[in-house]
Amino acid sequence: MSPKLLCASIKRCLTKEAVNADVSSPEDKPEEEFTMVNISNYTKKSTHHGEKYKNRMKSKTGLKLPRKRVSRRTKANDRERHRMHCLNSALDVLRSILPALPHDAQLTKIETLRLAHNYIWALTETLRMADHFPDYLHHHHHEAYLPVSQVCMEHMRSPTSVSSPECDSTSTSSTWHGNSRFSFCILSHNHGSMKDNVI
DNA sequence: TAGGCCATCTGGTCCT
DNA sequence: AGGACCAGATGGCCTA
Repeated sequence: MSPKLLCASIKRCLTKEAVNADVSSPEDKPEEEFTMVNISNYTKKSTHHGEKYKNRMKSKTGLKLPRKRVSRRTKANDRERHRMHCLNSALDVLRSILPALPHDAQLTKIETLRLAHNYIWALTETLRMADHFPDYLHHHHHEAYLPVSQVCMEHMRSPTSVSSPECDSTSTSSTWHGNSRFSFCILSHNHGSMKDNVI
């Protein structure tokens, strides 16, 4: 998945058409009509969270609510649900273009954002190093200790084949910190300031 | 069983 | 007025 596609996906999510695409529009009834809420369309998405919200409004208030208000709230809930699904889709796209963590479950949302931040920073460093030392990569290609730029180059070449968290830190300049779920690639070789940029 | 993560609902606020 | 966005609350699932 290319960054272009990521942008397109986000843009799509930002359009009104997308937001309203699958929003149901229950008929508005006159204000004076009241109803006990049966929020059945809360469950229209097939998630494991479905059933529990079925009668939430009813049980919370125990009162009859104006049907028009219920309709507005229901539509707002649909939009909000759709908005969050959009957000999650964008996160999935983001996950797909980040280096995969080996033998690990899907990144959580916060992990995804942090890794993306670090990854972008590392790639930026790569470009900066390439600009400043154009010959360096060529001459030092086979050294055991690789500069951050080269590690990033490796990542760029094969985004899905990253060193394991338990990887020998002497073989590359990548350091994996903490347990596997928090094994963000902290590229720190020769760059003390680098950690300042890691969330 | 506690804590982390998540999806969903909800009401408030801002914007068009 | 209605939609988008946000943050708080709630409750289910999963794992250590």
